[in-house]
Amino acid sequence: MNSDIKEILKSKGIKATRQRIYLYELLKKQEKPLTAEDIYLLAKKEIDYFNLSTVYRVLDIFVKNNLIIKSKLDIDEKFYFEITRDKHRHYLLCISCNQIIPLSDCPIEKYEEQIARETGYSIVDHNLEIKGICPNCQKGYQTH
Amino acid sequence: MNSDIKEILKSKGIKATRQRIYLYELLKKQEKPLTAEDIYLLAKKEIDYFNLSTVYRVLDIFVKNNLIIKSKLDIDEKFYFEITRDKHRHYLLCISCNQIIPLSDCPIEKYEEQIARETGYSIVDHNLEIKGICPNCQKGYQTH
DNA sequence: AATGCAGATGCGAATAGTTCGCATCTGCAT
DNA sequence: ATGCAGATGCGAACTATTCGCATCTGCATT
Repeated sequence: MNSDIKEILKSKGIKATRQRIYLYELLKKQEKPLTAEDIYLLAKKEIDYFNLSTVYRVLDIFVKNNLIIKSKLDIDEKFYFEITRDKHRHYLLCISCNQIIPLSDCPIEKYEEQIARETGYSIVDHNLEIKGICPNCQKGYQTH
Repeated sequence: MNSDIKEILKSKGIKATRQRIYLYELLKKQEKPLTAEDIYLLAKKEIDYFNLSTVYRVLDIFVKNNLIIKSKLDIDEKFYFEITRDKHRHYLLCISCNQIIPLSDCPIEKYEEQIARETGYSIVDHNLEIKGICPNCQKGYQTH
């Protein structure tokens, strides 16, 4: 499977270095988006040759080659990265503890068609986040 | 109307300084969200005593008092600010020229109820952006 | 297997947006 | 008109991200 990743990288014309292979595997495992720093710290924990600039550069290349998606979440001012999936995902964010949970479907495909018709835009993408307070933090709010 | 704004500020316990009154009026006029720097430059054009730190501080206070909304748009890494309206708004963004146009309705209120039921979250807010290429930029893409 | 080199990495410094510290100034209650 | 809590101006600090440059490495070629 390590060689699968090598093949994926090579097929995109990306040189398969240790760092890139490791980062691609790491991102593939995640269930939610991570920041560059999260990724750096995870990588560093196992392998000590990682450098933060390199993480940023590798992420940038992966984004340009559609291997991963870069986005912002309304909880802070950082960029988040996640592997590109067949079906895109949206997230539910807890504004109290910053928990991030993936939602199972996307309710706005029809809406996009309507907007395209009304505005003449050619729709490329969209971004949806739902913010709330998770059951656990709701308890916290009540008891203090 | 200037005094209306003074009253609004005072009713929230916010001291009605020149800068705050001016910024609140300025934000009230806008049809789309602006960055702190946009706001600073607009203000500076008319009045020369404005300071960027003050703009940030005033915006912060307005946000804390629900007079304005702070958000990020998927076109760059800056924060955007807009006046709080009775009915919230979403935007259609052109990924080529960064045009921002307001959309007239919100398609996901029902979806929120469903998510609340499924996850136990108490939903507080949401964030939706549609990204595309405006009719004008579509032409540009064809001809070059 | 050894070699050469384009491109990748590591490191520190630079940058951009935003926030903070502190001295000075100002709204507004008295 | 006066005093003072809180607001502003200014520059410095901070954080996430990017850049410049010297060194290193994947990999095509021999």
